[in-house]
Amino acid sequence: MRISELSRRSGVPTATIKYYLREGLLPPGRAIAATQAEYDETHLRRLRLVRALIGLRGLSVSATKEILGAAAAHAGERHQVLGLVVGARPADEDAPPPAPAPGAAEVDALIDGLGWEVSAHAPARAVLGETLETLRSLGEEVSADALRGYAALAERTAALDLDQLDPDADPLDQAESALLRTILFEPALLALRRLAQENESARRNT
Amino acid sequence: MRISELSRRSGVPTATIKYYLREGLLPPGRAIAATQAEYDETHLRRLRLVRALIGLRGLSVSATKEILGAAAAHAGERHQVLGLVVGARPADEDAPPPAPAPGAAEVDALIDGLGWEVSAHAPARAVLGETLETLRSLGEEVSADALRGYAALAERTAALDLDQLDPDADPLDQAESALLRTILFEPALLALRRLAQENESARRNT
DNA sequence: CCACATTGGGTAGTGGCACTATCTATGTTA
DNA sequence: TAACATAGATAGTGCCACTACCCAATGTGG
Repeated sequence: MRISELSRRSGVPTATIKYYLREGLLPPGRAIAATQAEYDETHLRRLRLVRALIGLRGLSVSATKEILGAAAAHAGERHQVLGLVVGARPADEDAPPPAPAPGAAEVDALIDGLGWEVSAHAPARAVLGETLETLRSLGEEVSADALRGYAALAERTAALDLDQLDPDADPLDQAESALLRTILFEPALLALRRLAQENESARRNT
Repeated sequence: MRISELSRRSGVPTATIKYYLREGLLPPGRAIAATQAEYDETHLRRLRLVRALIGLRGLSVSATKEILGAAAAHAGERHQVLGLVVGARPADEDAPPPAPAPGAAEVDALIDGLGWEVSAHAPARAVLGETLETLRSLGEEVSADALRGYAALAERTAALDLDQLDPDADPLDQAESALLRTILFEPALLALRRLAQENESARRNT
């Protein structure tokens, strides 16, 4: 199909599709001639995926590009992919000094205590540490106990996530599926929590 | 204290503080004279809070304003506050036609099935519906079973959230605390999930 | 009491981002 | 062959979160 059909079927203006092509979010079509290129269903799917990540999940164009790149590059090592997607850094094997991240000690203690096996440079560690520090600075201490409670629930959430992957799919599809279900599902998880909070609050206050 | 001290203690440039004042994110200081105003600790705290919502959680200035406004307005009805903070709409009592939201039926069925008591116009409903629809359109079906699983975990997360509120605090403080722990803690919850996924994935793929 | 830095308040400018519009030299199609 | 579509490139737009500057009015050290 040509670009206009891609646009019509996806609802994305051709100017925007060209922009995504320039930014490398979408692989170029098969060039037929100097002013003609052919796109297929994979382009359409990719375009819908990009739109979902940007529009629904609210990622920036550059973050979207990094994530899609990471998914393709690490298709063989699925559990690596999942760790990458927050900060989406290739995790420079030889990182600079561990960087004196705030709250890192607390996070390390939690992860150690749980016996979790996660890479030392997972961006999620820093996110967690910063959040806890910030909450503390605002007078909202999250106790180690509560934190362990949240971690236990996260563990079960993760198990549910992985249960839904098709073990027979090929590694690349599986990586993309994991990525979608991890990142795109995040707003849904937060929404469920909000709904559950409202319900629980109503229940407790009769 | 004057604006320069507020700036020094918070690390936020005075120009930015003035901008927040203009935008209504920060209440004006007590006017001493035509060119002098006095700020206190509550301003400092509010400023730190605003920075956390914008910088850490990634909210826009306008969303931050709406949320802080909602918290103050509904201090008396805590469980209402929690429902508002996603879309942060005052939920026009008489909304327009329910709006034919995509995936609404599925969400309604889920909530009914769980026996949850949540308002019909909670923005989280729409978020959940759209996410499920989008995932489906990308070939990633989330089964009703899996959804119930996630909901059950969200229920326990919400219980943990509410357990941490101080029932002796005054309603306004309690509302702000709930808001902080709901919104600011979101990145931490997602980070925990990422970490748990990495761990679980490593565990399963020995 | 006065030179001078500071302040509140306002307006205008900046840089980044995600598009969007336009142009040109080709191609395709009726 | 004339109307229309396309690739590729460049420039422009609108929004947002600041940021810089200006002014008149203070406050303040000498």
